[in-house]
Formats: sequence, C-alpha cells, structure tokens
Amino acid sequence: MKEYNFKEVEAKWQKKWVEEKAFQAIDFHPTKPKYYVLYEFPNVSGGNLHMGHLKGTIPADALARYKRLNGYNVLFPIGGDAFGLPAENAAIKTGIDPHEFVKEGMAKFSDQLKKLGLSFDWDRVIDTSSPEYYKWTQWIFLQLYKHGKAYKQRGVVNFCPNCNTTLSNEDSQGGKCDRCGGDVVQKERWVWYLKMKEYSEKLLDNVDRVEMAEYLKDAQRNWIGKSEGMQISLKLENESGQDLGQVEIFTTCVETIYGITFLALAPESKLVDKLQTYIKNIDEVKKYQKQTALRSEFERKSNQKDKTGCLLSGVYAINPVNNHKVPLYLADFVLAGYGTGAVMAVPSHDQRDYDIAKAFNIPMIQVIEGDCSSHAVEKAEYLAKNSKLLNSGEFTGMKVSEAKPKMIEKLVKMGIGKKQINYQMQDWSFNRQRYWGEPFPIVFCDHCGTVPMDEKDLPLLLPRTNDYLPNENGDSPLSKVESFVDCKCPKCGRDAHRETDTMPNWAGSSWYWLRYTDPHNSEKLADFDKLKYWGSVDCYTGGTEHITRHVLYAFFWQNFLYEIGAVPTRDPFVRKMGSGLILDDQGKKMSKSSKNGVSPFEVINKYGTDATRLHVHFLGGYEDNTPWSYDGINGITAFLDKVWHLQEIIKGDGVSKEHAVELNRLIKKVGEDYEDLKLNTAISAFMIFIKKTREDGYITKEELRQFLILLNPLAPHITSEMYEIVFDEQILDQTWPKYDENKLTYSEIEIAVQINSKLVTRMKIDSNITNEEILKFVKQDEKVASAIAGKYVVKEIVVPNRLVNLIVK
RNA sequence: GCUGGUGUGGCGGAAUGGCAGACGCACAGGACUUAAAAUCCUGAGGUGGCAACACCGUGUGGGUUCAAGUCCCACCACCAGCACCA
Repeated sequence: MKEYNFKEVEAKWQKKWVEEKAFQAIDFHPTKPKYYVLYEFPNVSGGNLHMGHLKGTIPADALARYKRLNGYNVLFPIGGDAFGLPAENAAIKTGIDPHEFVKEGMAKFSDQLKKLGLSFDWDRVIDTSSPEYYKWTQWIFLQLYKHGKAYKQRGVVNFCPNCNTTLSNEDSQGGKCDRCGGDVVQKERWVWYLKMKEYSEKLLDNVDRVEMAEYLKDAQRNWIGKSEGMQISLKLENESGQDLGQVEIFTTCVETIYGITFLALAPESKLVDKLQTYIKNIDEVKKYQKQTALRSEFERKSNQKDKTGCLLSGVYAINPVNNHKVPLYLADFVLAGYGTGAVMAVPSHDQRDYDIAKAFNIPMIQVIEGDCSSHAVEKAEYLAKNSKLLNSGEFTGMKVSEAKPKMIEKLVKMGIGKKQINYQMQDWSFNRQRYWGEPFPIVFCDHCGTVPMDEKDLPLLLPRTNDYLPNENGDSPLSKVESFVDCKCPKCGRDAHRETDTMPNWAGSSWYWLRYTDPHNSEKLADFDKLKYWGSVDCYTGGTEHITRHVLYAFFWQNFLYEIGAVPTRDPFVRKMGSGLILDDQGKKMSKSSKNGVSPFEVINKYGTDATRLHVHFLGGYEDNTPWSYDGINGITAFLDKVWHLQEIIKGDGVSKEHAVELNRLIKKVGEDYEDLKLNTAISAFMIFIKKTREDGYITKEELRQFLILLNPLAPHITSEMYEIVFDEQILDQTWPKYDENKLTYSEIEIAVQINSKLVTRMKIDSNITNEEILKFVKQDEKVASAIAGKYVVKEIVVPNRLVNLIVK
C-alpha cells in the first residue's frame, strides 16, 4: 500500500471540489430541508489568514459537511468585507488604488480559504465594495432615510484625529479608535445618524431569541443599557417664590425622593439660558460652562474622582413631596445626553451626590436606614437588605419594596411623574470622512434641501481618484472630486452637490447574510422567495469582538427591513456561536499587530490541512480561548496515520458483533458533538474507536465505511481519498450512518459497588438483569458479604449500569 | 464598582448529581534497530509502603445529599464586558 502523501491528496481534492462545484447550494430544493451555516466574512486586508480564522471556519465547515451528509441542502457561503481601513491605509501609504488592493486581497484569501479545505459555495462570493453589492447598501440607506430613520444633524461626536474621521460609539469603545487605537476626542460636526436607539426594545428581543452564550447576551444587554425609572417634573422658583417654570429629572430611585437636597444639571443645560436673568452669579456660571466644555465627554467620564460643580445662585426647585426648596447646581458628572440631563441629588444615598454635597457643604437628609456617616448608603445595599424608610412623610417606616410602588402611584396621581425607560445605546453615527466606503445617495440642493437620489439611479459609483486624504477642513477626500460633487437636483434639476462623506465599514456587513441567498440579483437586494426559503442563518460562527457592534447592527437592519416588507423575518440568526481566541505561549491573543502569530500555512505545509484542522480543535473547545502549541500535533498525525492504515486490516463484511457497541456509540457521540461544535471530544471518540479496532486487529469493510463518513466533516481530504480507494465511490454522495439505540451498551458491564458511599469493589454484571437481581448478586460477593456481615442494611441504591451503594449500620 | 464567565495532574483538556483525571502531549520502562528517529507494548494524580493496601485529592471555607468537580451560601484569584447611566 502506498504511504499517505497529504500534499498530493489534499491538492487533488481541493481542486476537484472547486472544479465540480461540489458544495453548491440549491435554491428551492424539492426534497431536502435547508440549512444555512455562516462564517463571519473576513475583512479583506491584503494580509494572510491567521489562526483565528481556523478557529471559526473549521467548525462551521464541519457542521456544513455534517448537515449535507445528513441530507440537508446546505448554504455555506463566503465573501469579503471589503470597504475597510486596510485598503484605505494602503492607498494613503503606497498610492495603490483600493479597488486594486481589494481585488488582489480577495484573490489571495480565496486561495487561502481553499487550502483549508472549506466547503464553500464559490458561486455566491460577494464583495461589499463592488457596485453590484453596494447598490443595495445604498438602497437600504435610502429606505432608512425615506422612513425617517436617518437624519443629518449638527452634533458632538467621537472623532479620531489620527484617522481624521468621526466614529460611532461602537467604534470608540473605551475612548480608543477601533482602527488605529488612538485617543478619541469629541468634536462638533455634521453627523448622519441612524435611529438605532428607537430599536432598543426590539434589539433586546432579538437578544432574547437568539441562541447564544449568556455572557455574550449580557454584553449586548449591557451595551443597550436599559434602565427603568421615573421622569418627574419639579417646579422652579426664585427667592421670593416667583414661578420660573419647571425642570424634568430622571431617576431610578424614586424611593429616595424625600432626601433631595439639591438638583444637579448637566453643564450644557439649556436651563441656564432660560433662567439667566434670575441667576445672580451668571458670570461665574458661564465661566464654569466654558471650562467644562473644554474637557471632552470621554475625559469627563474617565476622571471619576475629581467631580466639579457650580451653584446657580438665586434659583430653586421645589421638592413636590415635601415642598422643600432646594438649590440647583451644574455638575459635570451629569451627562446631557442621558435621561433628561438633570438629576435629583440625594447625598445620603448616592455616592456622587454625596461627594458634591461634601465639597459644597450641602446638607443631607437620610431617608433610608443605614450608616451614612462616611459614605452614601446606595441602592444595592438598601435593596439587598430591604431597609425601612426614614423622614419620608407617610412612607416612613415602610420597607423599600412596599414604599416604592406607592410613591410611584402618588407621583403619577399628582400629575408630575411618569414611568420612563432610558437606554444607554445612542443613535448610530453613520458618516465617515473617508474615501473607501459607500457614497451616500443624497444630494443637497439650495432650493429643495436634502434630496434622496432616485432608486433607479443607483448605484452611485465611488469615483476614482489618487488623492485619498481629507482636505484641510477635514472634509472627506470625495469633496475634492468635482465631477462627483457637482450634480443636478433629482427634484428640480438645478445645480446641486452631493454628500461627500461615506458610510462606515460596518454598513456592508449589516445585511450581507441576506445577499448570499441571491447574490447576483440586480433588481432587488434579494428575491423575497429565496429569502424566505433560506430564512434565518441557522448557525453563525465568528469572533466575539463584534458582539456589541456588527451583531447589533445586524439586528437593527434586519428589523427595519422586516418592517418595510423587504425581508420575511425579524431574526437574522437562529444561533450565534462566538469562537474563542488562539493564544500565544504568554496567554496573549495571537494577532498580526503583536507579531506573535503562527501562520496556519506554516503548520499546513508541514503537517497537512487535515492534521491542522484536527489539531487546532483538539487543543480546546470552540468557544474557549486556547493556547497555541505544537505539542500534541504528533498525536494527531499518528491518529491520521492509523486511519490510513485501517485499509490494511479490513476483514469481513457487515458490522462485527465485537465492534457493534463501539461503533453505535461513536455514531451517537460524533453526531451530537458536531451539532454542538464540540470538535475536541469528537476527535477523542474517533481515537477510542480506532484503538479498539487495532486491539482486535481488524475492521470490517462496513465499519470502515461508516467510520470514514463520520470523520469526513473534520478530515475531509483523507476520508475522501480512502473512500474512493476502498469503495470506488464518492464519500459526498453517502448518507450519515444511523445508530441503534439498543446497541449502545454491552451485555456485560462493570459497576462500582459502594458500602456507605465508599468504593469496596467493582463487579461485572449482566446489563439486562433487574435491580433486585443486581443486589442479590452483589451481596454474594466475598468482599461485600464480609463488609456487611452482622450489620443492618438501611438503604440500597442502584444506579443502572453504574453503581450500587449499600448503606449499613 | 456592577454584570457575566472560569478555576480539575507536569501540560492541553474530559466528566446528564453516580467509580474524577476520558482522549492526547510530554515523561519512564520494554520490544524492534549496529544506533537513532519512527512504530509497537506497558506504566503513571499525590503521599506512605517491597507489596497487598491505606490516607489525601477538582481555588478556599461551610452546607444539602446515600453520593458533590457538578447543587446552595460565603470568600479568593484570574479573564471578559460595561462603567460618574442618575
């Protein structure tokens, strides 16, 4: 027999699969049920695929292959997320046209993905930067605009001075630019917003419905940041009691309302202008406003310790429940963008309020039991203890849980309070001052204002240029391309100009799974019936770093498209699996930037694709971070070698009696593990089976046949080759073996025998006998008999097929 | 600080409340070989003992249970997300 030459064999099958379009998904298959597996498409970077890509692609591939063998019509597509910064940066640095950069990048990574033996449908490849694709990204934007979900506004946004562009909140998490890692500052600019905040509740529903690890759901809920409380309106007066109108505050702790000793307003508060004639120290106040404006919101947020404030002298708010007259302060811990930008301050029960009160010598009123002498008794503490209220009028003496609903009711009845829900998530700032992105299909006309382009004129092509830098005003590079900027108004036909900002790199990825169902459609983003046929993505694999960005954007757009009738379902994904990281020997993430990466192709060249696939996943669970190591790869190559040599010990037909239990267990175990993407335990199950056949010195032809099919999703090359050699047929045409429920246990099994929960002996028994017979049999054993002699058996526990425990006295 | 997760041999890691450490690596001994590699066989959680065996063992301390890595309570460490969100 020829020794296994992985280079030859793997190349042969990879070529064959592509040439024969072996993994084509069939629209509207007449008999097979559909299954949609998706791997998060890679950013076209011009670089090489890294280990992280193996962590995500291979389980998806194994699942796709497993489902096909189980009779499913599988859609397993791939494409390139191509409007991204790598292309833009390369253009700025080397002058290479991003169009060319992406073309080369796509070719390179397609080639590399093929070398991983992945079973993609190569006829459905998409490129988000191609006009055929971004026509529909622009179309979706037009729909958002027409339905009032997109608006342009002057606003204070995150801005990266290094990349010279605005960023969304999602792109500047932790105050760092998502792309360059530099510090993000706040800047006032024209911003295109998408009304994502409006979708908060729907997104939370998506989060509830998707099958996903709890910690990921939690991260998303955290980001959306729902909090339920009350909005309360307080009267304003001057010293002599003159009515100055009202102020709205938001609180989640209405139970502390009797403890208000001042109100804190965001420094930007519009109330200052409104009340200016009554504020005695207006110069001081304006000065304070100017000072805080110099500090960015992020800076203010990150400097948690040095809280500052400024009294609005001469104006007061009236606490509606006890008519206390309390002063107003501007305080920089209050954020203008959250809630109403004003809070009721209760120093005894909120640490921030406490700190300000100490600094300004503001009195405190304790309204809930606890020790307030050195710090505030905060919500978490008094709720946990369900403490009693103090100094709270008719509510004094009640427990918090009892008082709170009654207080809410009272304020609602008084007509000054209403239940209110706030979200931390903000609208999505959607424009960037970059060249390499989708142009906005928006025209500005002096007569007609902001005018959307006609849908039939899409796509609006991104013009070619060789100048990829923003101008001195920080406007997008497109603003320098006159032929692009100048246009006619679609409404009145007069001279007009185009929006020159482009969409963020997240735009194209916010709907791409829909396009795969009908990637070449030039009439629609995808045919409705095809969308309906393929439905939601059944299993979506990819990194966890996109969980509070891409995945939320995906939920948002799919909800919107559903509402306008463009897609048949609200849920983009049925199940989302977050792949773990591959770590280096220091326990750090392998990445290009930290230069600690091991190239997958280095491993593939040395050990082969099958071995690399198995090894990466034998290292640990799919969702776990696993440290990379070559240790253990010898075990994998030895295993594959043993698989290859099974050909030499074929003896007999059918499934042998001796192997029946092992084989049936293997079928069951491996099937379950593929469904759950637990590839590491699947691999160990194969090893156990192969050990058994080698001990016995043979494998029957039928056993080998089934074994190869089971192993095929993980090690597709070697199993395809062996199947062809031994059976002269194609493994892809085979069907998944079924296991027999009755053949999962041996007729004779070993059980543990315990006395008083301590292991005394192990015994072999017939697995079919009754519990009574087991007990009788066990008691005949010498060791057991002597141990229980003269004692009274209090309790007898039999766990079928596992153990017997006798409790004696 | 809040939320979630994790904690098991020398290492990667297995265990629907039911014999902890599957499977693999590394290691040791043996076979084959002039020799080495590869391959095959055997051993192995720790402590004590020639041994049979005994005791101890899943981050720490309690608890529930006939039985706890698994469930409950408290704590520690690490990882991740959020963080002046009223």
